[in-house]
Amino acid sequence: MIRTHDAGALRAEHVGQTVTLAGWVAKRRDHGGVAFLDLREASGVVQVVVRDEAVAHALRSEFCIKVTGQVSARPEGNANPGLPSGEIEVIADDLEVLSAAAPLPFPIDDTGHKGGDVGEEARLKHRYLDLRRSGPNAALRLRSKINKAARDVLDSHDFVEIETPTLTRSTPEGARDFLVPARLQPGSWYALPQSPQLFKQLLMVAGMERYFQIARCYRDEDFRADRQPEFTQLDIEMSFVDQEDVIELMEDVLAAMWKLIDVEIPRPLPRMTYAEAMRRFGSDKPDLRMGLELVECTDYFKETPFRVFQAPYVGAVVMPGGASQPRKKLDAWQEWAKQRGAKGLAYVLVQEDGELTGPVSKNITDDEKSGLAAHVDAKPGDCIFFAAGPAKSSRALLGAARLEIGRRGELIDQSAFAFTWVVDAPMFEPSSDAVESGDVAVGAGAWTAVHHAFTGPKPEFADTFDTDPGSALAYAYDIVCNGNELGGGSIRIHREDVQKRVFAVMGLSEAESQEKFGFLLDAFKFGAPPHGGIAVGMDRICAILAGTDSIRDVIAFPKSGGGFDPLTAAPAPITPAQRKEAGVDAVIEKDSATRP
RNA sequence: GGCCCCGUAGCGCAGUUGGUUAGCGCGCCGCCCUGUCACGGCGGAGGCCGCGGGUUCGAGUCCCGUCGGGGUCGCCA
Repeated sequence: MIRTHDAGALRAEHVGQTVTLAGWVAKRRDHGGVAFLDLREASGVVQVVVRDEAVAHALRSEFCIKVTGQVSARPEGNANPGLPSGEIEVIADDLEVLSAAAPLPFPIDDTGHKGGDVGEEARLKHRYLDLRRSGPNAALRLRSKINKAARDVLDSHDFVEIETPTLTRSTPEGARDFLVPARLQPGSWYALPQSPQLFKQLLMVAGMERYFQIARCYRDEDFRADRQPEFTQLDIEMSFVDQEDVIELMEDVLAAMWKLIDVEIPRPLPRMTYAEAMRRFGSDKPDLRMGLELVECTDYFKETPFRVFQAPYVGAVVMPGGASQPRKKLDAWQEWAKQRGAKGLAYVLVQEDGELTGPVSKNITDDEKSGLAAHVDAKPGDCIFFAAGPAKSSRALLGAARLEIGRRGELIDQSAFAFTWVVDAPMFEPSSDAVESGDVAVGAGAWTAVHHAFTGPKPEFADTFDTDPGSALAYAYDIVCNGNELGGGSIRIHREDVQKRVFAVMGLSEAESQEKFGFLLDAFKFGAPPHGGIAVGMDRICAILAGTDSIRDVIAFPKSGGGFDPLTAAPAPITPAQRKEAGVDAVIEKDSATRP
């Protein structure tokens, strides 16, 4: 090693020792005759005193330097209590510039308040500099610890870490695949895996019994703040287990992860059914850091003369203090609702004297008015928002309104971690609900899998799921934290006959299912063990633990919108020669063309 | 793909009802400074106001288009 000591680890006990340090010039305070350097490296920061003006004067921010000198106690009154090494300083005898630095595109030293925050575009373009900053640097180090925590727990449970292919056949999980041309078979393409789903099930057939992988997954979908084209899942699969085993294991893993930030998560984690989550929160990933549950009003308005409320579902959510909103704000809510595809957001204002006002109040009966505030638990001064129509979309609107109310009113406890399992999701939903176009639907049937096609039915629906798909519940579980779906899993189908029946419900013909997943169906013919598992999104988990809103902050080299990497400028055009060699433009003969 | 917001110096921002020379902070460069830690002082450089078109006597400012970024809905098992 070039250095003998870690700069950030030096303390009073080292006084008198001669040390050699290596790191970066975080800051230079040159007084002419004596200069102070903050030397920064992985372990922290220490102050270096340079008395040779010629040496100090030439130094600039972020020069990479090597310093040899004696650790000495700072003069009386000059200690810096804000610095762990603030009791001491290193008097430089010898200073060597290992590498000079050009003027920086943005400030790296983030102690103090110089200028504003740096924009993400600039940071990502020079991500290697961004990562020198304490925040981004710490985020990646935390991520490493989170990975280790997961590995340690899984190792203690005798799990086997196994890598699966990234050049593979597309797995039918609904998203668009990234495709890679196969040079040796022009016209044929690999797909990057959306997840290792099929492989991990094959590993169960292979008798591995307990598999995990920190797996990169790829989905070619449009971007969101919380989405990247490539992302990382902690992927787990176990044989001979039921739902309780998987949940218990996952709670072990989560507990170890959260322990890293000194949070003890309550075990066992609470659970609710999918139906309950939708009913109370209008979401399959409820944020339980706040109350404001949705209130069912369908029965309450059963006899209402108000046409809008003569609907299969009427529900409400209360905005505390919302009655004093100016008209303009209430109109803004209408716009907000319209942006989400709703007609609007009906509301009633509960005035301080208890009188109900607002457009809706004129349309409902006196009886309905008199009991309304009590029914929805609204206090004087509150605003009651209503949605009426099909249950699913109305609840979704109210659920979104609930979150928006929470955000605007700062009703969410930012320091809380509110976990819940959401269980008993329906196995199928009508295809029309899920997708309009056939390009991402698995199969062409009237029903599509809510989870994915390999999720088993709960045992009590084993006989009836194909005759009555609408009421069948899946043997599946999602883990939710603070309104984020961290991940989910299920007990899988392990029998060929059951898998075929599921495919049939989804409208996948024998020939199609054989074409797409023949290898899985074949595998199930050879004594496949009952198995199940879970996969959780590591990017989101790391972001939550790092206390950031964006998963980009916990990814070393993230992509920006449109899948563009500002650092390497990928994706980039290829040369005609590469095109030709890759076989991108190979023409396929008609009869050998297969369905996607 | 729809809608909303943002593009002004290396970074973060301001810029009036359209008005002549486009500012501020930090950074950068030079000089000075022997106890600072958001060091300080003096001086200086740095801008085709994202790009293209239009309106106007005159556009950073208004209009249209386009590119880039961010958000959101669709989409994302």
